[in-house]
Amino acid sequence: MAVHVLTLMAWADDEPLKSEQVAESVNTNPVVIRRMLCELAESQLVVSQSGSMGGSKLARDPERITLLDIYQAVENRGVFSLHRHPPSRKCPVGVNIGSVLNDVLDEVDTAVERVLANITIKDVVSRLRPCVSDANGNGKRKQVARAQLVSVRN
Amino acid sequence: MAVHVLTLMAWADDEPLKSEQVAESVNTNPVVIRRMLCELAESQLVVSQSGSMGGSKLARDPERITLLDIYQAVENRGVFSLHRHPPSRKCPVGVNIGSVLNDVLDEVDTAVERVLANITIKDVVSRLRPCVSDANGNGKRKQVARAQLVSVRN
DNA sequence: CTAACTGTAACTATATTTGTTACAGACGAT
DNA sequence: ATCGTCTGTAACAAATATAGTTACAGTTAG
Repeated sequence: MAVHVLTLMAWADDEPLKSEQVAESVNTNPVVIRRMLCELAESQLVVSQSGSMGGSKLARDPERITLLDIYQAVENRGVFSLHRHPPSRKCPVGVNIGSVLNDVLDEVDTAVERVLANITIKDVVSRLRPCVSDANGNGKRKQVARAQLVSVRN
Repeated sequence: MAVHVLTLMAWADDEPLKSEQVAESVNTNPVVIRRMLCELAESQLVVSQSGSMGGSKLARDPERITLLDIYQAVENRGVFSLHRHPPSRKCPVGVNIGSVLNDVLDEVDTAVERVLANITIKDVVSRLRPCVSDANGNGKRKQVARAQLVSVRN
């Protein structure tokens, strides 16, 4: 969702967008968007203005905002996590598995971050453009495996 | 948890473990373990036996079981996912952001899988051993950033 | 046959995320 | 100045996903 939001702003060039406009594209509630915008603003990815004629826009050029920036702004946990309750302290494996797994988790997080750091909002916009210029919206882009559930909404 | 479970079995060498023993080390309910063992058995990572003197053990050598095998056995979704509800079809960004993001998600998943594919249960066991031989359990391993919440349990 | 296991269904509990309503405060326009 | 239109944020409800629990049928060694 956050990537979607920042992509909209890059698309809008430098015109501030209202949370309601963004919410309509994302298909959710404006407050959800505003909450997210607050986090993005704290990380200096967007700037928002209150009042009439207000709205939010990117704080800097789309090519200077990476998906890693966004990820770190809105996500505060790594991709995996440990046991809900810590394992038994009586078991030799249980006591120490945590620190071993944390090392693994760090490796995974680093790999994810390396990927995200190499994709900017500008990249997303340009990957988007071919689809958009495709008149009937039924282009040659490969069918994705990760099926998106069709809801009754929209 | 799944890695913990398979590590216990590698540790136990070839002796079958009961779900209750495993549950004690993991600090959870035996049924949670049995549920997970079913998934691991479907992926042929463990073999279980019913009846008295039953239990579960690894289906093959620890060095032939990677964390990717385990991940695929128990986790059926990638590390990130798209919007809960699909975006607006009226918005040029909303219509097409999904396929662009799916490409990104595939890149991320691939990176994660590459990391997991290179770590075996045998590796985990050997990374574990230095900690275990450390008498008072307070060794030189670096303090992990990812704090594990201390619960009242155990 | 019995005791000790697994497999599994059905349910409850807990945690996290998302959506909603409500409202105070900021700000431009008039 | 004050009015209409925004954001920021609190408080809460709904939805989702995961974990934990109870119960029991089916399997197997002795």
